[in-house]
Amino acid sequence: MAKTVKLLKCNNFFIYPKKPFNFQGTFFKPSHFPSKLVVYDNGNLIQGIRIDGDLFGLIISDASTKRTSRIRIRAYSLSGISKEIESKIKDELMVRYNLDIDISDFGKRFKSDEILAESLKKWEGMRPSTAYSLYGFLMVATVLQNATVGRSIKMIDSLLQNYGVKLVFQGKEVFEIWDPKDMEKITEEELRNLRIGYRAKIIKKISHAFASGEIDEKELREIKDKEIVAHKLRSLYGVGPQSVSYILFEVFHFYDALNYLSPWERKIISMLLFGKKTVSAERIIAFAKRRWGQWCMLAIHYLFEDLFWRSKREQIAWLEEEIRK
DNA sequence: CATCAGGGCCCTG
DNA sequence: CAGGGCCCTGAT
Repeated sequence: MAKTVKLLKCNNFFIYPKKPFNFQGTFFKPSHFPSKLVVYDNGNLIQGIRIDGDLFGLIISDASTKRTSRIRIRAYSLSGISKEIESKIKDELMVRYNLDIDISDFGKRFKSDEILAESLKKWEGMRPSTAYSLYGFLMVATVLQNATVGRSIKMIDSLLQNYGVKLVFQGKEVFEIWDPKDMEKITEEELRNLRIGYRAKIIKKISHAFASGEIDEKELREIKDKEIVAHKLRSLYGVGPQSVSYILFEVFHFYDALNYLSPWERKIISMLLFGKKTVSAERIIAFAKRRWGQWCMLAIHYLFEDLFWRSKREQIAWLEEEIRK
């Protein structure tokens, strides 16, 4: 079963994101499917991270003051961390959570937009973000395919139990995804025994692409052309338009990554924009592009996440229908 | 009990 | 470009 690593040494430091900044909205996305890779506990975001092959446990919390946006990082390790590692962790979080980007233009531009104004007021400073590495995100996207949420959770959990690392620190427990190289010696047969079906082949192939260096997250992040990134991602076996659209937005933070809407999201957004579930994806996309231009997906994201936040407090019957368990 | 679609994607024709 | 097949599950 999963290797367990206890991380006893703690280092404290801060990250300063650009303003406007919204901690909750950026670090916790209620619409996302839950996995043991991330724990949201009492305002703290708990996750693991792998830097140069070493594992760290992170407790991330809001430490903003009236004047300053600030994030506290408590980094747990085996034997303490150097300044160099500290700065690598900072850089990686800056990138994953999109913290060094100024998104004030979006807020200024649409604060009076009838559709957006309310969610903008609540969530201004929220960014598209991911707790995962690109590889981790792809693994999650793979188990999401053609399965109910319940089954997806079972699949990722059993993968983590077998190949992940359990990080234990500060009384918390969270998993970090395996290294792509670890998959090289696992057979497809063995993966299939975890009841992940045809996805075994996908995991093998994507892992190999990362292990061999054929695909590299850092390189992709340098590319500013969305279509080139999309094309490169699509060249991976088992990665189609749905996975790419999530990744372009959440991992690479292209605010206009809106070319594809899955059926369940289409219904929800249709309801949000037009008050009925029946509007086609093409019409929704055209509408959003015309209204919000280069921020079209970001705008949808604000509406979508705001809705899911509301649904945590109050029953929204029509939404419950669309969220498959 | 059987059937079916699911928070996709590949492959074929 | 449409449509069948893929693994397995839980819902019907």
